[in-house]
Amino acid sequence: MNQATLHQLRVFEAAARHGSFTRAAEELFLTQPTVSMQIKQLNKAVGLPLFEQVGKKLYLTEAGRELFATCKQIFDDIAQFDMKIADLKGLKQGQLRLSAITTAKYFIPRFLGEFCQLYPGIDISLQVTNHEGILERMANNLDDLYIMTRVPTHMDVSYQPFLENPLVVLAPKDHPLACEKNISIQRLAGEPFIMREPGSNTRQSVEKLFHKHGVEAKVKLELGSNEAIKQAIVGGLGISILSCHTLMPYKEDIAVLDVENFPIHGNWYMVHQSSKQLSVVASTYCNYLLDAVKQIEYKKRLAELSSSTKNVVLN
Amino acid sequence: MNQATLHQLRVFEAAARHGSFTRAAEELFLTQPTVSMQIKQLNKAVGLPLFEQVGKKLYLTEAGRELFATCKQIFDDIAQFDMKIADLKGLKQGQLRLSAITTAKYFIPRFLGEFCQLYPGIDISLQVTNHEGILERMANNLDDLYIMTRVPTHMDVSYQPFLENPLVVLAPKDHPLACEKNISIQRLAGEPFIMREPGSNTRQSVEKLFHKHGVEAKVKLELGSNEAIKQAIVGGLGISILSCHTLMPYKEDIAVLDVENFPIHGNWYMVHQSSKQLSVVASTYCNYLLDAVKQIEYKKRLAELSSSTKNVVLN
DNA sequence: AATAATGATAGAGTTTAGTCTATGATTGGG
DNA sequence: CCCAATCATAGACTAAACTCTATCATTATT
Repeated sequence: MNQATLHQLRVFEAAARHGSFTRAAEELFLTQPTVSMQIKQLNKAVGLPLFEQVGKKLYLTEAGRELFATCKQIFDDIAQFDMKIADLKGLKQGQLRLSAITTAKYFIPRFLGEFCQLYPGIDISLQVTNHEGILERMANNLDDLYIMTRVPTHMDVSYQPFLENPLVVLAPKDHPLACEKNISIQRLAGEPFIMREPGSNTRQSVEKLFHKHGVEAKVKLELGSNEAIKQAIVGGLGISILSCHTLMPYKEDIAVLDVENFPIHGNWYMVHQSSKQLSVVASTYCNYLLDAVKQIEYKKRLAELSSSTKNVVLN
Repeated sequence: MNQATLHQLRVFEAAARHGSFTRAAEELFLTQPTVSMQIKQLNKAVGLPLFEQVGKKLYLTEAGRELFATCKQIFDDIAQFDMKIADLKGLKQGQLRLSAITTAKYFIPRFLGEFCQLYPGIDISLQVTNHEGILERMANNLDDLYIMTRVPTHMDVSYQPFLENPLVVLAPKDHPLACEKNISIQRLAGEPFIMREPGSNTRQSVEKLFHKHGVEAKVKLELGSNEAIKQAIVGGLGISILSCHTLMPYKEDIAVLDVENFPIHGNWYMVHQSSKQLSVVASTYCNYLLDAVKQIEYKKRLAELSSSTKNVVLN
């Protein structure tokens, strides 16, 4: 039955349900001959009679009963599909695929959790890789949205900064420079540096800044993970420069040095291919993220304000 | 998506499967713009984009994936339906609803069993009721085929005799008439008769014959079941007239009297409403039944022939 | 930069699916 | 027997579904 129409099936279904062409015609706002016609064509398409008429009454033949069942299945499939689409439009369902550069793992989960609660029907996946991995995923269109600190230049992408990403100089608490103020950048040249692999985001930013000031860092140790670097700092193997987001659980052991030209003002960007139109879910997440960050910054300022006020009062 | 066409779904499915409009067009022997068009219309019908194009490559959106799944379901439903129709046409599947008058239960099962084995996919139901019950079922179009001994006259039916139904006079083996030959019908008048309820098929036939010969039967006992009647005969309560098909397990206790004008030559008929076209299954069963009966009669004649030959040899 | 491949768009033509009105044929009920 | 109801059929019209050719835009490859 390859030439049958969904419309014909709908007409047939109504006729079968009512056991009457006239009733079906009324329900569908058609005339009775129209219904007759449609069913005649269906008959031809199926190759077997669908109804049998005994006296005034209509009965479904076996073929008719089968078709009736098939109709119900098909309309059910369609109804379910329509529901899913409605959910997608209404954000009750869907998926959001994110890729983020490694450092993002320190703050992204908090924004994911909240979003999850807001839209419980949305499945979120977060891939964490390095910069190159992100580029590759982007090339293969594997995700909806990419979160990174450096916007790729050789691709046509749309991007938007949403959070500051200050890079700071870190040293062990007992480091001689730890209590100094306004350290000149040149003084860092003598320090043993611990760094991520060449090509890493942070390293590129740092090298750019050092180059600008004619300083060359003495890289004593190269490590593939920010966690390892922090352990190394605590262990006294050297100093390093990292996103201050990575610092949190180490505040007691690691000091932020007050070096001139620091912190380097980086940004976190939401990026996606400009040729690709963001899905409803993805663009909703973008807006949410911008909003959430603003709210957090607002709270932080409030807190600072109140603590300074306290100080005033105390003085 | 109420305005979508099955055709559009087919086009979409091919495009989604190939990930290319051009490939889909080739498969369906269409041009590429046609495919573009169809999918554009589907897009509109769904209300969300189905594909996203990143560079040269096509990807399904979430809505597209849902539609793809729905397509597969629908086409699967249709394929299964087509299979069932093919089976129906090829008698690999279907149902045969029979109603038979009570006496038929002595011989019908044997013809059902054989037919069952021939067409294992056909489900058979056999309703056994009295004549009136059959008429009622017929009026409500509950069955495909009716098996009875008297063709209804007030309905427009098609019918065909397929088996003889001789009515014979039965008496206990030790009955005085049991060994007589060519008993005149008048001599039955004195005998106590056991009969089915008035209106029963057999009784009507018998009364018609008796009336013709001016004989009145003395009905001593009226019983609602043939089995009960036979028990009563064995018990010596009287004689009766029954279809010889009912006799089988009683051959040792019951004698068939050789009365003039007996056996009454009745027939079994296959009946159906002439307004209703027989289903493929039903008409196949009709043919089978005619054929099976012929074969049985042929074998019987063969057997008789060989036994008479034996007698000749023995003499 | 040239080329090949892919999808989009426009415009026009054809088919056919869908619809109606009017009428005929059956059938069941009063 | 007539009337009302139901489905079938015929004929004509309309809308739209479907298709094509020709051309353009974009992109990836060489």
